[in-house]
Amino acid sequence: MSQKPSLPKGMRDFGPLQMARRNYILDTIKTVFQKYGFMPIETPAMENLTTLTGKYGDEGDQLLFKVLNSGDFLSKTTEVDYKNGAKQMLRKVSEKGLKYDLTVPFARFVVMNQNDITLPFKRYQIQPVWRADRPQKGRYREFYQCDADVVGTDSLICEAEIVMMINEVFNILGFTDYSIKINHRAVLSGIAEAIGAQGKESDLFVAIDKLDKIGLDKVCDELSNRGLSNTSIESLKPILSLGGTFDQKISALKNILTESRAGSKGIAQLEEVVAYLSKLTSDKTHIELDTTLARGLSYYTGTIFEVKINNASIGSVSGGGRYDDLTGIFGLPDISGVGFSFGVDRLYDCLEELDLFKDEVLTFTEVLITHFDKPSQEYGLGVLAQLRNANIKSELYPDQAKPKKQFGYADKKGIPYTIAIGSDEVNSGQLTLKNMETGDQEKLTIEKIIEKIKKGR
RNA sequence: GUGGUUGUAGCUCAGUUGGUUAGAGCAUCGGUUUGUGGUACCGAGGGUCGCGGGUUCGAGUCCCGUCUCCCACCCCA
Repeated sequence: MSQKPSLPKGMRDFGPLQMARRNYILDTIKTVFQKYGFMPIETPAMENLTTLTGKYGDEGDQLLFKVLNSGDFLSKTTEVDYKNGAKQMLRKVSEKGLKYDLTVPFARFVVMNQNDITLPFKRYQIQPVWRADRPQKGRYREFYQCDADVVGTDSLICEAEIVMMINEVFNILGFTDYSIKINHRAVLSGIAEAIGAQGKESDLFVAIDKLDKIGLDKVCDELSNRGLSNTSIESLKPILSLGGTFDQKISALKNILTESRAGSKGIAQLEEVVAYLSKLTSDKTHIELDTTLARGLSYYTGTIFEVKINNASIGSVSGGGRYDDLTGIFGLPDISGVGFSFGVDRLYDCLEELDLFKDEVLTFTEVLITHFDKPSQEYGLGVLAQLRNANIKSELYPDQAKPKKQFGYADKKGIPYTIAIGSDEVNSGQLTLKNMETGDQEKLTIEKIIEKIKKGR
């Protein structure tokens, strides 16, 4: 009665090689987060649906994985509920869901633990999240986010530090051609004001965000379809075509948005972020002002970030921004936060595409003990203990098997050394150490072997 | 959620206008080699041809449905 096993749509297994690589990415991110003073927290896989729904817009609610109530989930429903349709029925049969991102659960955490945390609170969080999206390139139904957020301060130094952390992580990972795009929600509002598109903000933002993908003409077509006037579109064109350096774009925008209070405030904040950045580093090559960047509109209110690897096919690998009232929906108003997230799965895909993984990440066991009979195997256990006491990753072949099999095991597993033990070795205490790469072998005491292996790594 | 595409051994893929028992390479296992792996040679195992239905004397091949993979849109890491 066996059946062919399979995985749910959009879910993946990770083998040892993939795990080694993923851990390498995760470890560099963790190290950097900690270096900047962030502390780890975790929240559960599931949250109450009331916590999750309504935070990401209608699109987001659709992508939530809902969890069926335990037991007889139909017991509290009636035929009337059934006739009222899915939305009505859902509330009766499901009260939990898998988390969709790390930010909303974090907001919930802050509110529930407000008496135990000191503000400003800097936390990082590395956990899987789930979205019932249709899988495609760089998009999975289960994926890891690595968030770092600061809540409880308005300081734009936090924004500058986010840019620093992104640069630091990317440097270690080996990315060189990437852009940290930055924009400000108030600049977007200012643009809407300046071109007379008030009331049409979200139509405007959603369309201009596609500029780099579909080009100016198509963006204008879409704007026109979404009901923006021709005069608005015409006055928008020069804004979308802004070029030059960060400073040049800023001064051009200042002229355009001079009438708009929001716009001026946004520009001033972006300037402040860059001023802080200048004090932290001399390297500002990757930061780029992008007035068309309009992501995460449902809750960002200040600065917006997005990071793209330019020479990889995947798009955005990191994003974030400031939200002035993160915890307001859970009853704790006026707490400002700013944060961002790395998408590990996408970083993985980019590193693979650009061939930036180093080969040596997959050496686990350093020594395998092989043996030729029962007494030598048992003698090997003592040797094994000594190796492990010396902190050498080691294992003993567990079965009594032909040498071919034992050495083949070491070979396939990429184990660099073997220690062969037979009656000669048991009698003399001189063990046969073999270098699996060169094939050289020599007889040494266990003390000498330990010394040699430690020296060689 | 909308549209397109794909599916044959663990992996990469052949498979003729529909015609006996569905093949290859790699991988796995065994042997040549009972104190030595990688290379070589010999051999073996492994398939409900994604799943369900239909057409046909006969379907891996044609038709319908469904699931999955991948891709685009929407949106997003």
